[in-house]
Amino acid sequence: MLNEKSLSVSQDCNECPIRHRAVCARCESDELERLEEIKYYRKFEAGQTVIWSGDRMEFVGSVVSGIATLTQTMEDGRTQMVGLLLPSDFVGRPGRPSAAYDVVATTDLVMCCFRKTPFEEMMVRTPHIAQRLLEMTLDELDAAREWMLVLGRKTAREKIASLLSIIARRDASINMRDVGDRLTFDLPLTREAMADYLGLTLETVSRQVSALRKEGVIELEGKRHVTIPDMGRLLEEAGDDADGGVFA
Amino acid sequence: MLNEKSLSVSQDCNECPIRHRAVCARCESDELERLEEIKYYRKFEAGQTVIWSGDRMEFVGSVVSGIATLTQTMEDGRTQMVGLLLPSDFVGRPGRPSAAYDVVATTDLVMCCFRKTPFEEMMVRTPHIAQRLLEMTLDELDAAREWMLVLGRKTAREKIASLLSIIARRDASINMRDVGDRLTFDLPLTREAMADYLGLTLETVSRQVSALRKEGVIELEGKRHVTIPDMGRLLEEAGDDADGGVFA
DNA sequence: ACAAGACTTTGACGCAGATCAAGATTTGGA
DNA sequence: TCCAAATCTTGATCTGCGTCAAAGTCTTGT
Repeated sequence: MLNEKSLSVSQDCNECPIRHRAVCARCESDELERLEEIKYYRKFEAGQTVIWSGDRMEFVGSVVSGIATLTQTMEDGRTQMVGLLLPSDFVGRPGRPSAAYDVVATTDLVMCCFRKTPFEEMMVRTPHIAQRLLEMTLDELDAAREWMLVLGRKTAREKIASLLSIIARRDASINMRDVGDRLTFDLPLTREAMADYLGLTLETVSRQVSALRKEGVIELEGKRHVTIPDMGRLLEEAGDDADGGVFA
Repeated sequence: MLNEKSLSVSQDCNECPIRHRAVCARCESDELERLEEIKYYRKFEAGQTVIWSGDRMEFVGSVVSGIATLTQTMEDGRTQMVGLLLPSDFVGRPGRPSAAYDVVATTDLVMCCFRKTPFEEMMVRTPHIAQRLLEMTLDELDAAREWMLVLGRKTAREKIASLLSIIARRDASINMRDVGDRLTFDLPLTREAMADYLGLTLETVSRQVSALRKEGVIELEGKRHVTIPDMGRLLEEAGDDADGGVFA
C-alpha cells in the first residue's frame, strides 16, 4: 500500500509487477512457466467496481497501471477508504475464499491476474513466494497502522498534509526524483475520495486544501496539479518530524 | 489481533501458542526440536514496556497470558493504540530488523519468545510456518482495516459499543460460551487506554459508558465488570448489523 | 461551441466531542 | 487500617468539523 518499498518496481519489468517482485529474481524457470500459464490481464474503466466485498475471489494479482481504492461501507452509507492501490501493489488474500472490501478503480485500470487456486498451489511449492507475500503484507499492515494514527489523532489540516506528503513521496519514488526537490504531481483522487480516506467531509477537505494554498505550504494549478515547494514544511504541518518520520 | 480466529487456542496446548498454531499440526519432529532449542519465556509486570518503537528486535514470540497494547506516539504526546495483544497473539516482524511500535504490558504478561535469527532461518526451511504467519498477518491486516472504519467514521457511542462487542466476543470465545448468552467479563483496559484505542478523550469514554449503562445496553458492577444482557442490541449500537457484521 | 453534469469552493450555522475543572471512588502501600 | 495516588465521573464551556445551501468551475458529449 502506501509506502515506498512497495513502489520500487524496476524499469525492465513493470508490465507484470507480481512476476518481477515475487518471483523473477529467485525462482526456477519451470515455476515461471507455470505462472505464465495461469496469468491473464483485465482492464477496468474509471469508476468500475473490480471486486465487491464478500464476493468469492477467483483471482489474485497486481496493479499494472492506474489507481484503485479499497473501501468499507456501513449500511447507512458511511464509507471509509482502507487502502490505496498503486501500480505494483498486490490484490488478493491467498488462503481466503472471499473479498473483505470493495475494490474500485478510480482511474482506468489494468490488472495482471493469476487464477487463485493454481496460484495458491504454487505458493505451497515455492516458499519464497510465500515469504515475499508475507513481507508485502507486513508492509501493508504497517501502512494501515500508520493510518490509524492519522485517523484517530490528527486534525483535519494534519490529515490533508499527511495525505499530500504520502502521495508526493510515492510520486517522487516512481519518477526517481529526490524528495529534497521541489515536487510536482497530479492528485489522483477527487476531494470526496480524499475525504473518504481521511475520515472527513469533502467540504472540510476543500477548505483545508485552500488554507494550505493561501499559506504557501502547497501551490495549485487548476484543482488537481500540486507543487510542494518545501517538503520539510509540509511534513511539519503533517505532525511528522521533518526527516520523514515513520515513512522514511 | 482483534478477531475470533486468532483467539481459538485449543485447550491442550496454550502454554506456548506459536508452537501449537504455527507448527504442531503439520511439521516434522526435528523442526519441533529446533523450535524448542531457541524457545524461552519472559515475564513483564503491568505497565512495563516490552519493546520500544525503533529498537532492534532480538526475538519474535507470542502472548501466553496477560494483555499488551501496540501504540504509536507523536512528538507532542498524542498517542494512538494500533493493536491489542491477547493470549495466543503473535508479536514480531520476521525479516525486519526493528520494531515499528511500542509494546506495553497492561497487565502482568508472559511471553513465549524465539530468538529471531534462528526463527527466520527455520522459516526458510519450513514453508508452512511462513504460510501460517501469512494467514495470521492477513487476519491482523483485516482487523486493522476494520478499525480504520471505526476510527474514521463512527460516533463516540458507536466506538464504545464496537470495542465492548469485540472484547465480549473474544472473551466468550476464550471461555467457550455462546455469544447468544448473557455475557459477563472484566474490562482489561482503563478508560484512558480505551480512549487511546478509540481516538477519543477519557472523559468522552466515561460519559458514553455511563450513557450505555443508563439505557440498559450494558450493566456495570464496579468500574470494570461488565455484563451484556443483549448482544444484538450492543451490535446495533455499534453500527454493525445484528448478525455480527464483519467480525462474525 | 454549448449545454449538462460532475466536481469544487465558500459561507452560515449547529453540534459532537474536546477542554478545563472539581469531586468521588477505588487501589495499594506503609 | 488509613492515607496518598490512581482512576473514574460529572458539569460547564468552547471549538473544530459537520451540515446545509448556493454559486463557481471544470469536463464531456453532441
